[in-house]
Amino acid sequence: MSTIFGNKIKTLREEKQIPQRQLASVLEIDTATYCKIEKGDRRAKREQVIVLAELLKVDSKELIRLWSADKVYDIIAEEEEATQILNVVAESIVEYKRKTAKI
Amino acid sequence: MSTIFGNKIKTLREEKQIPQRQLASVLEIDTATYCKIEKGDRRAKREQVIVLAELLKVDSKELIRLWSADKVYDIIAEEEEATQILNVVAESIVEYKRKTAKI
DNA sequence: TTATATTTGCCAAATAATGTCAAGACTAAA
DNA sequence: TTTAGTCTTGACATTATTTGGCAAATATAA
Repeated sequence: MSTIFGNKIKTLREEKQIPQRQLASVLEIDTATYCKIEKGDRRAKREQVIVLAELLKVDSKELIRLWSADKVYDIIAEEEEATQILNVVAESIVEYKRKTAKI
Repeated sequence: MSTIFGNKIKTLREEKQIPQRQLASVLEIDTATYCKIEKGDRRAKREQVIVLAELLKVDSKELIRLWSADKVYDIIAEEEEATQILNVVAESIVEYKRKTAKI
């Protein structure tokens, strides 16, 4: 699994010298589970990302962005034309915005 | 669920005037299931996409691209910063390529 | 060593996805 | 309006995937 998010929170945690145990406790999960989240073996839940942003004192939007990026990355990494896929999606978003703007 | 892929195969199928029943039969699924795939209520399996490309006589890469795009779209559509998420992913891909190129 | 922190493997529980059946809706022809 | 064919929907069972915890293993420090 992708580790864009995991690496980020690991770096932030180490900078602040907080043990995994402490974050895990606030999230009410096992340290093993927390460890897996950092390693990319488990996906954090969305609410957990928000809590982590508070604990690590970073913009939750940024963490959500990285957390989402991991999910997307895992889908397209296996595909040959990863970049083109992103283009298709980007176009669809533009298209969607164009349509809803008319309402 | 997103319908980038579903709309595409529906259009192709209608152009060729093939009933759902027929495609469903080749894919060995219920017509109800096939219908849902077109409607975006169910996701086709990867192998099914390949078979569909043959039946509808289009480049399988194109269909896989749209099929993947649906999956990505569903993940980021719920998020505020959808476009920025795509940027993060795109950068990660570039980064990955840069690293592996050195091997 | 001893204590603390992190990591891994394995299993059970929870969650999500897929497919089918049965019934309903729509369309076009008779 | 009936009939036949196609398409669609909802509810449900089945299957697959994801998640979390425990226990044990491995690091890291003191």
